[in-house]
Amino acid sequence: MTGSTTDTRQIIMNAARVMVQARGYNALSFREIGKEIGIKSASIHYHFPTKGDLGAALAHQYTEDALAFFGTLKDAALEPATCMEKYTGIFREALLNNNRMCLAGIMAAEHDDLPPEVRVEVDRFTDENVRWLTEVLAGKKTGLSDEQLRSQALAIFSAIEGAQLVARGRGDVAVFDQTIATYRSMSLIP
Amino acid sequence: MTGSTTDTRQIIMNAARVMVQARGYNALSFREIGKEIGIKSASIHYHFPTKGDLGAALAHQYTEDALAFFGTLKDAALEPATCMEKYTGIFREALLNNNRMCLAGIMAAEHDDLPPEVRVEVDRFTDENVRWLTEVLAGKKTGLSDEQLRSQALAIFSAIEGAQLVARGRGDVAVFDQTIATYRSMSLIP
DNA sequence: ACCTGAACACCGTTCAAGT
DNA sequence: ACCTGAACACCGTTCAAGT
Repeated sequence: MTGSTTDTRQIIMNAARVMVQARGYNALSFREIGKEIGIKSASIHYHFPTKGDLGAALAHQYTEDALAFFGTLKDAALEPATCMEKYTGIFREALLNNNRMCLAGIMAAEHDDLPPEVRVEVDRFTDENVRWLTEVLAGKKTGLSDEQLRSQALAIFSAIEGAQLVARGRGDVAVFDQTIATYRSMSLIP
Repeated sequence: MTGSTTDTRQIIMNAARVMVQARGYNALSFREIGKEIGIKSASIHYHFPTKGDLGAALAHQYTEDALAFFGTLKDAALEPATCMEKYTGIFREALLNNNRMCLAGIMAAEHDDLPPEVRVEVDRFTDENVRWLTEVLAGKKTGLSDEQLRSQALAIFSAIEGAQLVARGRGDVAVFDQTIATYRSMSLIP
């Protein structure tokens, strides 16, 4: 058990996640969170001693959520193309929801400025995504080697992150849709 | 004339560009620049009234440099595949050079936190890159419509930015090379 | 023309003190 | 167990003052 979904710790994390997805880890402010949820910034340090602890908890929970989503797709036993449509759909949703970015994507951009404990969680998100994409690709029975499948999975993940990053700059989901469609027409994405 | 390459204004910009490419716009600090180049932070405001002015000047010069590079490639009248190799080479160089990122890519991630004058310059970088990539693709005489060429150019730019973002997270240029090779094998990049 | 010190309201962090 | 006020060294910005 990790506690009720409305305990202070989770309320802090919810406010913080929104801030990071909109403006990045560096723009995350304890004082701003405090003002938003009606608590003093010093109190947040009781739940998360440092900003790095909060960032790491955020990235960790984000990956856990992704893994849970991957699990539901696995259980549904969908074909690769349908799986990929649902996958790109999550990145699309983030853009629709106030032009937000993937938490790991925006943090990867700030990589060199991240405390080690945050960096480790961001890397885990990439690993788990690539691992899952590799499994989906393996379901296509193309006779490609594991190494080739992993390369393609990494390329797919990179391409989607890039599409989100650029589309976000334009503030236009249509740009994202157009780019994903192009990836698909080139068979980069099944 | 934009003045000598070693005047104070340019020295500030050089130090600032390195900081942004390594740690993002938010991590850019007037006081840190001051310490590095031996000047008081208040003095920097004489050259760049606000942080937004500095960021916009940085992005503007970055785009101008890119345009100059595009010009030399055009003059060399290379075939598309060779052009693209030189193009991806720039992004590769940034990673080799202290794991840095494309200035526009890292700033795009912080998009919502950027002053309007900076945002405008970051968008211009994307526009000019897509415009140039469209021209290169047009040189292939594939009979695709202008609209289709532009879509592919946007997809190429997005995919390369994403490859750089993810490879940077791993701190491994080999990851970038592998992903670009995959893009090429799928004919996303000529 | 270019630089500076001092002040302002911000920031994360610490810590003794409250309940 | 959880929260707070006050202090610390940071930040961008402003401005009167120096050369």
